[in-house]
Amino acid sequence: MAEQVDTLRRAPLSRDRVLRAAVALADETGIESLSMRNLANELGVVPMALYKHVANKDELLAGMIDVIVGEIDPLETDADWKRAVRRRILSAREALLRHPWAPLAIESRNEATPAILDYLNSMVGALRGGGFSTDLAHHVMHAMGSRMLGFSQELFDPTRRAGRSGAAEPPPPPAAFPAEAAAAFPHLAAIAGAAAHDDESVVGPGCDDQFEFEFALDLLLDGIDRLRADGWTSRP
Amino acid sequence: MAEQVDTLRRAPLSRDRVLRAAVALADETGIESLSMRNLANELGVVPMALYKHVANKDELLAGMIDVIVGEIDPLETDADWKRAVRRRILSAREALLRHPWAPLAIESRNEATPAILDYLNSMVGALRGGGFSTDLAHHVMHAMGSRMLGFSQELFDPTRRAGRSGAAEPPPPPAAFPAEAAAAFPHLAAIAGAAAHDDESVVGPGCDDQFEFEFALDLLLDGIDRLRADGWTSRP
DNA sequence: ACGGTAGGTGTACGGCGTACACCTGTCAAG
DNA sequence: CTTGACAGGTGTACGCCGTACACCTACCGT
Repeated sequence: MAEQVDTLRRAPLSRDRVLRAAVALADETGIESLSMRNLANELGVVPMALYKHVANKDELLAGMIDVIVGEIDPLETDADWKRAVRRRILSAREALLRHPWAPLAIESRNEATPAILDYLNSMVGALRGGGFSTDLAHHVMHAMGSRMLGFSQELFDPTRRAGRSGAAEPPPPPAAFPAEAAAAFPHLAAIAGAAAHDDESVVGPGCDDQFEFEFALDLLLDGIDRLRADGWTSRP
Repeated sequence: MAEQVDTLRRAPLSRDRVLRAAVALADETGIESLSMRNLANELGVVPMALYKHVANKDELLAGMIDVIVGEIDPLETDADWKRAVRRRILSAREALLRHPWAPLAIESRNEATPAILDYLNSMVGALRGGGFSTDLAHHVMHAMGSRMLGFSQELFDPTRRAGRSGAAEPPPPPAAFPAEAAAAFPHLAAIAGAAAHDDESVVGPGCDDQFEFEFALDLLLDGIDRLRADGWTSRP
């Protein structure tokens, strides 16, 4: 009878509920500890029940990615191409910052999901509408690369990646440059912060990731705009 | 006795031999099917024997990455910064093209390996030597992002990724744009090839990845050079 | 002669994705 | 009102994974 109550009380599963629960679980505990068993447990269900709603784990991941891509603001059509593209890319970045596991999940798939293709397609459309030739638009898409999807690399600041939104974030407080490494890689140390002016803690304030992202984005957009304005036509 | 012969005949294991075998195996069968068991089997050894030479699988992966990074040509010191950086990045790209699993392996680690830090450190050194301020060098490193390590994104051309250097490469021949997708994503289809002029095979010649990589690289390097020449100092 | 040690072995455990047979509640057709 | 198909949750089981731990063995310096 208790079983009946449990069964009845719990909202019925659905593909959508499975995907949302998976995204939430990955946000909380990191993608590497998202298993079919954990997810099923979270939903109060037996692992195999999930397979009635997703074909396998790979398809689950694809669905999760599409949930995130769905959070990206649609393209504005009234503004000029540069403004519209810039805003949309920053919106994509915001979406991905909410789900730190997403970049890796996207990159480790070998097939783009429909939602991603749709996103990229509309981006090309914005470029074409802004006067870009098919060829130039093509090269621009490659040049923007993953930046188009809102993520740059955080090579220096390898926090995050896992999620763990919970309690203590700074157990390895800045942790990035442990002073022995500073000696071995002086240029990186200099870059990692104001450094050196204080021989106690070598670690500076780290980087302003948002600034770095926009710096690179604008560098690319300005260079791209120059090509377009110069009437770039074919491989020079 | 046969066991003795086997034991004696086989070259003794070493960390180096383990790492090289792992790289070779990943090249051949793809990183996702590289397991401690497979690798041990390849070396004619029992799985646990590997743990006398690498601490665990994560450290194995780190070692494999360092093997690849070690294949990158050293930085030339005589040439001007732009030329030196460009050549080195293209050398990094060549190294990574030989090991298609490497980008994902690098990105999925949460700590950079010493060899990668060394590589990046020397790259910053080249910039500083070329007259870049610490700040500008910092931003430039972020702007170059993963391109610094020689890989761009192959979002449109999701072949590779696995390796399988063996026999038939074109079982899914071009496979990229299956004509139904072309209707849904017309801009991408236009970009993916000459397209449309022939209603039979929608797929064009695909992209020249090397050209795309250098296009983006030079776009960035030129933009960066302009900033440097303009005496870029701080956040504008 | 002998103890230490480096390096290969065997067994075992817990976790993973998922194939497959099964049960159960719902609902439309007869 | 019966029936039977079907959607959806269950239970068991298999083969793979990384790796802890105890062991054995050949070699080496003393």
